[in-house]
Amino acid sequence: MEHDAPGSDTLDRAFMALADPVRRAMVARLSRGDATVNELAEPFAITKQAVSKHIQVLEHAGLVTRSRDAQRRPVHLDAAALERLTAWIDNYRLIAESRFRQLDELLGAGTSHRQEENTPAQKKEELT
Amino acid sequence: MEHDAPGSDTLDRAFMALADPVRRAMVARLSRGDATVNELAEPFAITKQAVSKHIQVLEHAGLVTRSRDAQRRPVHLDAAALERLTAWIDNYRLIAESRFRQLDELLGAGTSHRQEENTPAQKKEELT
DNA sequence: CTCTTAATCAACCAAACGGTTGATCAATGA
DNA sequence: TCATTGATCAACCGTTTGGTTGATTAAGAG
Repeated sequence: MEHDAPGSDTLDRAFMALADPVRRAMVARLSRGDATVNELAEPFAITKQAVSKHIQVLEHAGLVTRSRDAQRRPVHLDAAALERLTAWIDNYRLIAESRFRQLDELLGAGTSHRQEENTPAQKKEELT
Repeated sequence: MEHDAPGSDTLDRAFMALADPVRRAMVARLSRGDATVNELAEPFAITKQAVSKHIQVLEHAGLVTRSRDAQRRPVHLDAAALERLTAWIDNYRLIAESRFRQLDELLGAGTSHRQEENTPAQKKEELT
């Protein structure tokens, strides 16, 4: 037991993990089935060690898990983790869209209407 | 005109932008309405210049836009950009889930069943 | 015109990231 | 037992990131 305690910056690591095109390609590959480090390394012009690091990043972000099958350690994509990401994004996207709709309706055929207005009263304190 | 040509690594920048907790908090704030740099800076213990940089990152990622209202430059969240992100994630999540369902059904009450198997024949070449 | 306010530009710095090479561990197969 | 294969650990390096301070531009307000 060392780290992995968060409950906090788990989103940080997940978004960070997907920020790299190599890691995204790995996720794309893994969506079609588990794969070993060597299999994942194959499409790229980088060393196996670099691939190993990338997988560790994905694992640390909770996006993939690893099991053991003889001397091979297949990597498995965790779809639920992906869902947590979309949940975060969709949450704020829907807030923004609903507010847009709300205001669009408020001044149905009215004034020239430029973008949004600060919705004055609403909850505070969010921080992720 | 200098860069911003992509059409390519637009996802890179978007995920990268959301990888930072400060930037995510800004997105959360902006989901409730446009805000200026100073307003966005208020909740954080960092300089206004740092905030300005963060906003530039979000802007460069296509997640926010900026207009001009006198000497104030309000930042506006682009919900459509958020949707593009969830679209990417959901795509691969659904692939993974559908494959899982498919295999789960294949061996209805069968063998001990450990995780997935490489679905042998399927499209290749994805990269992002 | 001058002063204040909002925001950016520019140079710099410590820390983290992506990558490399080289050595090591773990499980098989001869 | 020993050599091989799959994968990780460890140290190092160049580039990028997040942050700072200091100077500068842009638009009102006095």
